[in-house]
Amino acid sequence: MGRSPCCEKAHTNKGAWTKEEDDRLIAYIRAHGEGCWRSLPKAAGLLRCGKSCRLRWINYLRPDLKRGNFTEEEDELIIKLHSLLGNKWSLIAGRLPGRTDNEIKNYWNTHIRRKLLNRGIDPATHRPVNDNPTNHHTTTTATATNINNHNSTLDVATNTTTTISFANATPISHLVKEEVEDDAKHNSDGGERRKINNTFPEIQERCPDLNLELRISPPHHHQHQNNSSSSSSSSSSYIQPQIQHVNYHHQQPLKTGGRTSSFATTICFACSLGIENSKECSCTTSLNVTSSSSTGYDFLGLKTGVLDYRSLEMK
DNA sequence: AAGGGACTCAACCGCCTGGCC
DNA sequence: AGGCCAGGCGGTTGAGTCCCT
Repeated sequence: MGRSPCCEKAHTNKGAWTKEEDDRLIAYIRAHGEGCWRSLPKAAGLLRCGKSCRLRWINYLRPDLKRGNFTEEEDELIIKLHSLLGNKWSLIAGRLPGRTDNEIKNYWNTHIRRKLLNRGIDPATHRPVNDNPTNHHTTTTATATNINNHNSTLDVATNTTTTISFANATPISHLVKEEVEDDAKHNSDGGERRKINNTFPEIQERCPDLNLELRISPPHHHQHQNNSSSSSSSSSSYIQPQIQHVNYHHQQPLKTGGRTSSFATTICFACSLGIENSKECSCTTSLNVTSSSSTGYDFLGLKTGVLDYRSLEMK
């Protein structure tokens, strides 16, 4: 049956945009706002496809775009997010204010891929390029004493910290398949934390300057927050110094599966990492209690009932 | 100076998703 | 329930630029 074309291709310009076209597009969007891209070209007097207008606006003309080179902090954040989310460029872009998915995608393909390869890490899997699963298993068992630096901890329901070790670079989907050890065996704090044995210390030896750990915690409430500074079990004291060097202060809409979520638009990046009410938080409205604390929370924009790592499986 | 390979990044393409009717 | 549509996404392309020989 076929889909109707998004525009009349015979009468549209293609290729690089001219200054005049840019000006027309900017003027139109300033006057009428974004939206209805299909009809925008005609209304704005542009011989362009609506998609092309949208792309030009989003990737180049938008006034809030950050120009210039990526910082080292942005590099590392992209690497971390990519190892979590895979090629979900729009989700990654949602965490980098002023950067577009296209820009990040290009930057990944041209810079970061090479950077990771130079570090001996496969950019697709975030594993060492000469990764050998059997070696991992052996090493893991043999170096259990160092486990706290590398393992992953999960417990959404009890509001504790989730640590995903990117140095280990085991795909998240694999983590859930790992055997979860008995709470009591590994915790002195009442068995609130579960640990997954997933340690590959040799990676750190090879890249001693590389710390790819990202810790994620469920939303904290004020009370909890206040106690966090003295509690080593809380994620807040750990995560805040890590993210302070990146400017997350302006509110960034979270997106889910290609659509801006009406739920998520009220949540800033800090909240998406579970540290709402921290000084990083820029939310103007409070979190939906049901969504955030009762049935789960929007982890990095991936709204889940629980922290379902299977939904984060890489391509 | 010129040729050509490597690199960058804006733009395009096809497909997917969710809303609407 | 199913089809259509608009918006959005990730992959790919290709023109322009840079760099090396």
